[in-house]
Formats: sequence, structure tokens, C-alpha cells
Amino acid sequence: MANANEALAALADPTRRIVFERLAAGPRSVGAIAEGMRVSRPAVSQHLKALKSAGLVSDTAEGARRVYRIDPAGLGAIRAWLDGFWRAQLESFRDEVEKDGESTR
Amino acid sequence: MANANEALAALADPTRRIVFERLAAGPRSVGAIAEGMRVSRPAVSQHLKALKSAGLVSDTAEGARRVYRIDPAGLGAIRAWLDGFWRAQLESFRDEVEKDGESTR
DNA sequence: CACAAACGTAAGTTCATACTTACCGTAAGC
DNA sequence: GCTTACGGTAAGTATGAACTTACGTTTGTG
Repeated sequence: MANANEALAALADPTRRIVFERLAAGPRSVGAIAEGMRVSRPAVSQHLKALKSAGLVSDTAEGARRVYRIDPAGLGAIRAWLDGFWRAQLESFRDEVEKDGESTR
Repeated sequence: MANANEALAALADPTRRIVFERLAAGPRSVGAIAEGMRVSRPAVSQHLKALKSAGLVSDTAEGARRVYRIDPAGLGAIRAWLDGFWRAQLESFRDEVEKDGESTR
């Protein structure tokens, strides 16, 4: 839980990113998240399960409803993974400065 | 090209992450990347195509071979997207301090 | 105590995509 | 001019996963 691999895989799905971005605005219940979305509420539940397993969200029982909020752990894992690449990349740059070649993007 | 969505989707695949991580060690040809991997060389080619479309790698023709290297643009897109969440999350934290509830991870 | 609301889960379907083999173009070596 | 590396692309297949509807469970309400 909260490893970069699973977190990246979880955020790959567009619908799941929408769910996640809605939670960025503040904690919400499942129904509130699903409201106005194009997928059914059970679908949102399944996405929340995946996000939770990836350490990206956490939930709290609040009576009959269940409030989800963003868990910084998952974000942190991705950020750490990313930072590793930044560093490696900088070193790699330093190793081979001055090298041309038409980069075909 | 180089938007966070596509970059995240590209890095979701485990095999593609391996390819990407190999490139983090330094620029390599397609054959060199595929060497020792469990998938065929054409598979690696297809993954490189996806990574390139996501702005995560760039390639250079070097005689008969084609050398791939990491493109910082894709990483930057993800990082920017991530930083937005960091900020939003901090504000959201500040808004509702002091709130208990057993967080069931 | 019955009914409604909120949510998770099971089962099944459908569509995406990661892989394979086969083929084709291009650059280098004899 | 042939033949051998190198790598991209086409076509076809199969596994996974993102949905749907249906159902069960818990809480709150009359």
C-alpha cells in the first residue's frame, strides 16, 4: 500500500482520476462523488476501493454514509518515485553533455 | 503531448515502467532495452511508441539503430499535476483541522 | 417494526490493450 | 549488388478491467 507502482496504475484510469480530483476539493460521501458523474454509483464504489488499496484515499464511517478523503501517502509515493528519476536524469545529463542529433518528437 | 493524463496512462503498464526505468540509466537502442526482458522486441517497440506519444521519451536515429532517451517533458507534466494536488490538499487540511474519526485504511 | 437511504459486493458482459508471429523498409558490411 | 543487423508496422488473439444490474447489509426514520 502506498507504493508508487500501484498508485500510478490507480491514477491511470480517467474515471478514477475524476473521482480523485473531486476529493481534492474536500472530503465527500460516495453518493456526493457519484452525483453528476456519467457512471453508476457502484462503479464509483469500485474505483474508491482501488484508490484506497493504492493508498490514495482513506475513508471514515459516518453513520450510514461513508466519507472519503485524499490520503497524502499515495501522492507521496509517486512524488518520491518521480524525484528519483529527476535525479537520475540530471546525472545522466551531466555525463553526456554536448551531444547533438535531431530528436524526432 | 506531454500532458499529465497521457503520461500517467503510459506509466500505468508494468512492462512500460521497466522500459522507462531502463532508460533512466542512460540512452539505449531498442535492442539493448529489449535484451533480457520477458517480452519480444516488437512489444518493446510498441511500448516505446506509447512512451514517446506521452512525451516521456525521445529518440534519435543513429545509423541503423535508434537510440531512445528520457524526455523530461513528460515527467514535468506529472510533477506539475501532482503539485497542484499537494497545494489543494494543504488548503483542504487547513480548512478542517481538528476532526477525528477512525480512518480505516 | 416496517420502510427508505446509503453503500458494498457478486455476477456477467463488453471493450481495450498487451502480446505474439510475420512481414517490410532501411542502413551497414562483405 | 547480396546478405545480415536493426527496428517499425500489420494482423490476430487473449487476458484483464471498467462498466452494468441485482442483491445483501447496515443505519436512520416514520
